[in-house]
Amino acid sequence: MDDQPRLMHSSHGVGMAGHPGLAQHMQDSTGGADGEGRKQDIGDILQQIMTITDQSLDEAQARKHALNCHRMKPALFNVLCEIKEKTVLSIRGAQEEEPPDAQLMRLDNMLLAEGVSGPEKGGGSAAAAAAAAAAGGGGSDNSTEHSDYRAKLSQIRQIYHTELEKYEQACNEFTTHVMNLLREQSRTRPISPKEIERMVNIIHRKFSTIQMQLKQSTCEAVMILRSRFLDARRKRRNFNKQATEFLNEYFYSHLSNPYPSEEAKEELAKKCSITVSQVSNWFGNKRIRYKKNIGKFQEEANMYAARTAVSATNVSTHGSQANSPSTPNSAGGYSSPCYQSDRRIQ
DNA sequence: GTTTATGATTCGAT
DNA sequence: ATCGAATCATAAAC
Repeated sequence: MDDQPRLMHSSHGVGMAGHPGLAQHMQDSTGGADGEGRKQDIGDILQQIMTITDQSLDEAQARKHALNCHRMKPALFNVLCEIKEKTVLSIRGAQEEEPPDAQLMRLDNMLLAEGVSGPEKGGGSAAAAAAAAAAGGGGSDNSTEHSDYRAKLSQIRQIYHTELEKYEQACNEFTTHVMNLLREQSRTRPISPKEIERMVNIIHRKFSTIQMQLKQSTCEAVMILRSRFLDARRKRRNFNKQATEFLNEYFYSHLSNPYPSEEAKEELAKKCSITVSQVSNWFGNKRIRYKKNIGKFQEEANMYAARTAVSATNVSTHGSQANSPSTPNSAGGYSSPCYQSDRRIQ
């Protein structure tokens, strides 16, 4: 049980480690019975502590300078840095070098694809180009919608770039400020260049999360704009009369098998100034609607059958078969193209 | 304003 | 991937 006093003593020693002088005083004075002298010592020490705050800035600066010029300073600094490196920072070091954020990459890719973050006006937006292609040559009317889209996109683009620049500038300013501060402090505190670099990284990461928010909201804005534009594209425009005639011509002259091949679709698309998928849509709609109500299309069918017959006759008089359909439904006849259930459309 | 026509989209089947 | 079918959404006709 004689361990107890020693333990207590040692614990006191630790507790006073920061003020060895004070501990010394207290220990010394426990031996003597002079309470007055002890009071006096404590008073002195308190006085000293209080006067520290009264030191002028110049005095502190001078002390700092003196400390800096001390011959042991570099060695001491290195040792402190090493200790610091080995303790706190090594723990944090393990979490660094995280892989590039997947979401950030996606946002970047999208912004690039939409022409928001890419080169200025150059090739224009890929989306706009695609949309223009999809809208087809059928309508010269959609040019206003298109320019509207482009105007809105460039507006978004402008806001994005100004904001991005602002953040970048703020980031740089802040980084410089912190670096200067740390460099200054590294004269009196163990701050290694590596640590400053680390701090800069942390700042950059913080700012990049802000930038990511900007990118996120920009992406949202583009998506909204795009969905609106897509909706606008959904606004149906009838094909022009000639295009419809070309399509009907093919349909009724291939009534037994109204399924144009890919090549035929391409040719029709070219002739009608529409896309291949529009041709496919048209045939899909036509087949189902014809099938649903053959009676309604009878007149139309007769008309195109007659026309085909006439053109076939014309062609035959010229001794050429170039324009002849591969599977003429009513070759040479005026008979109404009766639809039969054993044909492809059922 | 209602109805019809028509191009586009979606969904399940093949 | 392409088709039929149902459906949507809008243009055009009434």
